Amino acid sequence: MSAKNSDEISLDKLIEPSLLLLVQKKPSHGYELIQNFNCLNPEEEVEPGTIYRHLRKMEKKGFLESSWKTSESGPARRLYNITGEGMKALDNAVVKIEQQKQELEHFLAVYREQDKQGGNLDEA
Amino acid sequence: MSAKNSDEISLDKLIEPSLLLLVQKKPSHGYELIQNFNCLNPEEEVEPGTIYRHLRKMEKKGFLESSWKTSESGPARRLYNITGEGMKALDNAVVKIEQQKQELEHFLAVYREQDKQGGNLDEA
DNA sequence: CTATCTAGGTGCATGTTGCACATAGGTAAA
DNA sequence: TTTACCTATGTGCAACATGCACCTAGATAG
Repeated sequence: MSAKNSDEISLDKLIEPSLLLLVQKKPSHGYELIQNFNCLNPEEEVEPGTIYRHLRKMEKKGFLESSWKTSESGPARRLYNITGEGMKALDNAVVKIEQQKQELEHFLAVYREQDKQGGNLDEA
Repeated sequence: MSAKNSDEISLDKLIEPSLLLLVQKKPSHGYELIQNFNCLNPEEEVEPGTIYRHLRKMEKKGFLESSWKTSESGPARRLYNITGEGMKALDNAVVKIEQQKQELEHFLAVYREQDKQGGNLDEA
């Protein structure tokens, strides 16, 4: 997360936590997760390729398990399930997210404090 | 920000916004900013090399200006000042940070909602 | 037969990071 | 003097992540 574009200060996107959360709610395949992710985080556009790669990565790490399912209509799907390790990872991620939320709040507090003092005089 | 370590779900570190904020407060050189950054964000350890590279990058983008200062003691320092563009960038970053804070809160809300329902039964 | 949607992926160029190392001025101790 | 350490700024390289474009392939609609 971070600044990928040329003149952008990038903050993170909750890709892996969101995927774990969605799969925990309901076992799903990648294509479905892409759509639900874009519904859950409408602000952040994420490439399909990125999602698929994260899913494979999390499977390698043991957070997800997958199996191929053929349905009546359409091509086969790789169905993901969350593992015990994955649930632990999600809980750990939640702790980090709470922590990061506090860091953001701390930053904003410092910013506003500083703004109050040396701040922009246009509003005077 | 993102997952750099092998089994870590990385959220961002407010490197560039923090540097802009610190330089806005007081024109500084890199080494000083590294220490103040680690004081401002004690949770996040950041490599000196990373800080220096962000400073040069932000200078290229026009958010900072630098000039060499020799002092009575020690080697020369590159002193950074924030520009008008840099202040705009900081304000934009603040908007994004507020937005991201809301995304984190939204994620946490969904997580807790889901936990309440299908959640872990250990606590029952 | 062609276009389109679903579904899952890969190749390559680019950008970012961690780690180690290089350079260099100054200071204090052995 | 030589050694060691602190200040101060950076680079080289390997590893990793992403955006963009592209590929495969089943099914379905025209």
